[in-house]
Amino acid sequence: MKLSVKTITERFRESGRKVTPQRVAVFEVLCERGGHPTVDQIYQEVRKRFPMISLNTVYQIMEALVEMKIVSPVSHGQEAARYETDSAPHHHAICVLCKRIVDVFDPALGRVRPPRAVKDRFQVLGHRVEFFGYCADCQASRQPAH
Amino acid sequence: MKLSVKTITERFRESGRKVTPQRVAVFEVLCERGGHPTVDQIYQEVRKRFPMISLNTVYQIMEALVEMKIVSPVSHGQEAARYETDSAPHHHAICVLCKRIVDVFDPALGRVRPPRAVKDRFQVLGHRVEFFGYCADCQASRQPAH
DNA sequence: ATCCTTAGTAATAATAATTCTCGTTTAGAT
DNA sequence: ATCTAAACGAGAATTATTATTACTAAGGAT
Repeated sequence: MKLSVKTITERFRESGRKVTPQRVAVFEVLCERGGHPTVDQIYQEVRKRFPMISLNTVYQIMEALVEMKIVSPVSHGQEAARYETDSAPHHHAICVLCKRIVDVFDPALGRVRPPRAVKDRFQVLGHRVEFFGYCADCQASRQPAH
Repeated sequence: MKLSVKTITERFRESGRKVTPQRVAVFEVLCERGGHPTVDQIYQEVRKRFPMISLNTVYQIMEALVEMKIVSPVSHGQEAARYETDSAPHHHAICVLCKRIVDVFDPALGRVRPPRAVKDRFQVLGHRVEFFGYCADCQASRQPAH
């Protein structure tokens, strides 16, 4: 279920936030480019339309979008934070070389349950399964692709 | 299987690395304290024995220990990197408030298998299951504990 | 349509984690 | 004991992120 620009303006209003062209532009970039971009990648793209926008503003917009549950942070290791637009629940496969993240949709992974010991000590909100290895491109070369 | 100081000196030599008192001290701290410390926590502890050691050196030693597969980085989100001494394969439960990491040993989680789509596109090295939620301490307060 | 409050923006500065540079020291081989 | 590459330490540099603040603009009330 992809959010349209029309929907996003409503979502901003519903959450008591103002609808600014910068926010719409960031949202459009997220939809158009898809994937799991870093803040800086989003910034570079938005800058083509808003040359004056500051990196800080992009950070703030991303924070708002996370609060509104329109995007989710998906960061790994000490890499820069990445974001993905929320959709169906899914998991990730991560290339340890080029850091590419591929979405994994598999109902079986959603059925993973925490063991008793965890349920006793944690109020579990959810879980995430991450597969790691070499993506097709990096397999060939054993060097980070692109 | 806990590595002794005797064993670690051998491991350093085997890998063609010098055995320095700083390296042994870092290793000792990791064993004694256990858990999932950040680089700075390790640094603060080692400093009690080596007041002159630099943070940079701790970073370098951690890098060497990772290469030697004696410790593993376990970082989440944009938090500082954390390390754990390698032992049996296990997974994690992470408190979203205080960032505490609890080891989860459950053979069932090791049997999680990647779906066909992933196997086709990735050379899968392994996987990790992370449960996230509120730990017992934070549940009570809804504030990060300690 | 205008005023007013509040929130958003952008520039700047600050902070935190990590990496780099380079001169000095030291472990381990000869 | 000497030599040399590796490791160390100090501090600077980088990178990602957050905080501060003055200015501007949006949206509701009038």
